[in-house]
Amino acid sequence: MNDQSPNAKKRVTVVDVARRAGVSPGTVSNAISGKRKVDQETRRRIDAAIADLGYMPNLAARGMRTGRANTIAVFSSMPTAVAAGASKLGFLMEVAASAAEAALQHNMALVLIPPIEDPAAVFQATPLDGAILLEPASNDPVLSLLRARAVPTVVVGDTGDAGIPCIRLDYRAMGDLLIDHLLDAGARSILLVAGSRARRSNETFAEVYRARMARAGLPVRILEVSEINAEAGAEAAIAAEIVGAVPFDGVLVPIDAMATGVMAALRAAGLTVPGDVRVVTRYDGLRARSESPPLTALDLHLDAVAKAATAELLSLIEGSSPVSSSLVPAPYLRRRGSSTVGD
Amino acid sequence: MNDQSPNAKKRVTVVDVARRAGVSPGTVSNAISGKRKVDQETRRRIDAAIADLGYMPNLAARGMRTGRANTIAVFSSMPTAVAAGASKLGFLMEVAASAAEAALQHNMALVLIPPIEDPAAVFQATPLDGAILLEPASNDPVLSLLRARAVPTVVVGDTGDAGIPCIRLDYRAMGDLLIDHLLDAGARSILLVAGSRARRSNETFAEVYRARMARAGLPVRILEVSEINAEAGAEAAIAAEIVGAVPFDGVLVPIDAMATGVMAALRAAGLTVPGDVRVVTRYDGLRARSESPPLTALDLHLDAVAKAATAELLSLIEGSSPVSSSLVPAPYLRRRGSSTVGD
DNA sequence: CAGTTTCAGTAAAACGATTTAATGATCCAT
DNA sequence: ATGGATCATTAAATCGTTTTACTGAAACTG
Repeated sequence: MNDQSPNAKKRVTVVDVARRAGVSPGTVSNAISGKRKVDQETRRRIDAAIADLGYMPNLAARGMRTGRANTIAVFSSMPTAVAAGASKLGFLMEVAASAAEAALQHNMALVLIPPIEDPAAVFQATPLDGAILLEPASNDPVLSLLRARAVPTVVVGDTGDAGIPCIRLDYRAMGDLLIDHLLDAGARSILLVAGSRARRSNETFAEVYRARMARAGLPVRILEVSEINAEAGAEAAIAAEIVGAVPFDGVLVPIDAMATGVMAALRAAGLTVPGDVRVVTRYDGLRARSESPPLTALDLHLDAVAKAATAELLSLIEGSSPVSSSLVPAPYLRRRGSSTVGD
Repeated sequence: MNDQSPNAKKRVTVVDVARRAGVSPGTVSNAISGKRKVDQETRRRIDAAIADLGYMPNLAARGMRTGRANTIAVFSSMPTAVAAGASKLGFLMEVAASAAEAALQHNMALVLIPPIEDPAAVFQATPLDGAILLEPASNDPVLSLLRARAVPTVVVGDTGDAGIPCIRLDYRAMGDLLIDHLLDAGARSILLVAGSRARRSNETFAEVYRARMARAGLPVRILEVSEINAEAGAEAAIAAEIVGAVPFDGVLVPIDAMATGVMAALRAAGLTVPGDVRVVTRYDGLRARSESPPLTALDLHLDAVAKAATAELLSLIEGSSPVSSSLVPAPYLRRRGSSTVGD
């Protein structure tokens, strides 16, 4: 419905251009795509004809013939509750924005797939050349879906599976950075509030946390919270912990939605932050920044991550290069009021 | 590239399904689309064949035949500097997220068009059934582009032109709310820091501001700042104003990137917020929330706006309903530290 | 019962590009 | 001058759907 008005003349096609330039449609196609050589002079005439007639290629027709859609998608795998609400603008959107820009530079469009119940529905709507998948869980249904349909996919995060192209997020470094900081800030009894779903980030954070606590001779206290209804779950868990006999003075809560819940529970109990308890989270998004005090968090350089993922995906689609294990900048600690008094 | 492996059998097509179900391709098409009646029993056989063969329609082929792409786009019209940087997650992303969700429920995909130099490039990449355009300027090039290509378009914001379907943002109400609040907070010498580009929001804010100041018998002081390099521009403008003889105690700065600049200038001059100066902005995004103190701003109900815009656009594409002038909830004031001490 | 409507289905014609195989030129080296 | 190469071009096939125009058969109608 892109072009014709009710009383419309027919769409301008490659045939019209060919006629006007005095060549065959095939030659026009070659001139446009540059796939074969066409004579200087001929090309000039074709360009003129295109300009005169205002020709615009029909992308659907091209796509049908070439099998390419010029489209990639960004999927979020997180359950709705985590990604939605006030921070619908989270991780997904930040990555999507940069990826869209990068994609457009290669004449590709980026379609946005927010968390939905039935990801398969996407294939009813739009053809895809490839997909970027954010932080899939262990047996992520979206990942299965993409593999089943043989859609070239780049994962952002970390999969156990080495067979899947991946822009690696260094969860270990993140954990170290945040725990170091909590210790520096004087915390000596540190809680980890972790998502219960099998997901690489959850596992690695727990691992690092255990190791660091062991090394420092501090107790390990992990609260597992379901990622569905993350905020309320975390709030309840912390509330219960406060009632318990053993006090704590630091909380590492990687998932920002849970951090909101943690802060609410602390406030409700009359505990001060960072006085009584220091709190740190992972993703420096809307939630982290709009807490009071704002939460210490990590700059994950998501724009660089997104660009790397896009580049990787495009080369994967072209089929050419095997895979460059692109390096992205290390996470950087953003100190904020939730864990520091000075600055 | 959606399906075939190197040693691949050919794609399963509607012809294969037809053969297996013992009918003609046309009937299969009718069964799938529901456009014509097909017998109960026949439909059953077709469904079975589809399931057995794992048939998935080729969307490019369908699109070529029907002229529909099942795709809509969200365009941001703002100059890069405003929408990019730390708040790439702004307005655009918030609207896009909700619109994507709404679109998918109608089997439409949403492609994301971040601000780019050459918006026309989009048409090299993907066909569009329609577009949502955010807050276009007066002679917005993107809007011209969309009209020239006869792409059904819904504007979010306000155009002078009544001929264009529009989800109206009530700039007047926004201005009133913010100015009321500044007055309530005791401000008596209020600056307006406004974008210089001809844009409905800029004009209306200025209009409301003038009217309110006149009514209250207060002086009108408008600083016009270019939207290119908004942050630094606003900072410089405020710095200059501070040096000037006439003090001020309130700033209305609708564009959030400029608000960041304003805050920086105030900080640099040693003025306290909200003690010496109250500051309010319009869009309650990342920037507003991560200032210190966080900025009083408006909840614009962008999710509702996005859903309304999507619905409007879809009906516009269907061609059926003329246009429902959908109503969106009124803006709501979010009081924060930049203008209030109590709460 | 002849005449009209429905009904369910079919065969074939689009849709608009790209790609394949074939065709003359033109050029080069023997 | 003959037999290749190389070059620019073309005619025709092709991609996988949807849609159009037709067709019998069955079901009404009066």
